Amino acid sequence: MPTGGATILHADLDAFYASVEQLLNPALRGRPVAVGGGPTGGVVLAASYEAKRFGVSGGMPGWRAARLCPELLFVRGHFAEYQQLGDAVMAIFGDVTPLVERISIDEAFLDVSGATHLFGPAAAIGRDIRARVRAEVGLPISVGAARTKHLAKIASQVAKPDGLVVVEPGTEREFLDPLPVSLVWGVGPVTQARLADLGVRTIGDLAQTPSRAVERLLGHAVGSKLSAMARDDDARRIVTARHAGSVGAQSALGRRAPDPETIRSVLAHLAERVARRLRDKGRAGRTVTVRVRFAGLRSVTRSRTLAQPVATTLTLTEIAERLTQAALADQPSGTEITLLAISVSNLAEQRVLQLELDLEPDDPWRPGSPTGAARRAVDGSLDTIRHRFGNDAAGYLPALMGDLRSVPDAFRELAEHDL
DNA sequence: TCTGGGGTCCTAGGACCC
DNA sequence: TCTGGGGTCCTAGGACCC
Repeated sequence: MPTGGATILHADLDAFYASVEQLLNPALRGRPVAVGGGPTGGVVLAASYEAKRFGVSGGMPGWRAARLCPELLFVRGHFAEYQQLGDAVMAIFGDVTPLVERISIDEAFLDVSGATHLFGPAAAIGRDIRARVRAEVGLPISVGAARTKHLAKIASQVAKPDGLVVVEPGTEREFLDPLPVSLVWGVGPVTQARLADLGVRTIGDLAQTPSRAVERLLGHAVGSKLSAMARDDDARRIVTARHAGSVGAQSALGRRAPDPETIRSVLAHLAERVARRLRDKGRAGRTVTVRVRFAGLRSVTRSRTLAQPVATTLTLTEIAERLTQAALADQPSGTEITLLAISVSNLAEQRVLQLELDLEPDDPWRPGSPTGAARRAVDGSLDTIRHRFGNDAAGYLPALMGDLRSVPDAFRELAEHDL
């Protein structure tokens, strides 16, 4: 268990994408701004605080946001700038302590227990970080400080916007108890509703409910974790580097009939993205999962675990096609699809020339011709061209997918970036 | 007129092995 | 002779987070 003072910080940039837009364009400052989407479609990726006051939030369809806030200004994202400014903020954290756990482009945990003798207590460090980010990067950031990661994260949420909240050891209960359970990490709308059925609305309510009752309601893992968190009995350490456990890509399609040509071309595009990223990481995976979403947001997954890991574009495409056919086979004819996704998990380190040596000859999932060696050679050539001339320079399906790119590719690249 | 794209973790049932 | 129990892996689905 952590001991001593409040030595864990959670620092979280406020309305990050929207704040960057306001930084880049002074005309947007003080006004309701939505990044992404539009009055006629698409989704809002981020909303400024001025827009949030109207109920606009990230993930919301553009037409709904426009209805909630008629003066809302929709802007296109500046994705390269988001990455660059996020990195600049992380560099400031790195000046304080090497123990930084970046958990997304715009937030991180810091363990400052070794820094307090240099920079003073957590409250002073939090103030300094906020001042430096404001002065050197130009962005508002909120900071929470506490004994544990989870509590620090709740504190930063309470601090928003543009604030600092320090939970001194010994004051945890009075801080936590009145807060809504939805602030607990892992409590989303479904869990919140289930807890409300038990009469649990605040973290204090949750802490006083027997673990057994919570576990019966939510399952063992979620229940016991939640109970522990509510009692502030949480000892997760800072993790400075982490390997991704899966690599995936998806594409929303609107509503369309699942005809073979559409499926083939979308899957080929997705497989190429996934396989390329796996190869760039020097990894490959044995489990391939396909997700098909239907009108009405219902979705189905089909997966297959292979004897050997794959990272080859054509092989992944073929396996994904079979899985998609399997998923569609169970659906009534005439069912329309709205999204296709491919994910590869069960990842292992792979040296380039060792991939896919041999699948079982009688394995029905064994890819057809050309051989694995030929496929790897093609992928290797394309990778070389891409690395030299950029991602759009080469591929199996040049320029075919233009109409399906509803989301800017820059946003995809941001989302897939290794933090 | 139902909403993007990237992930993580958990559960439950079944197969299979010892 | 068809009964026990535990462990591991696989598959499908779901909740959640940024």
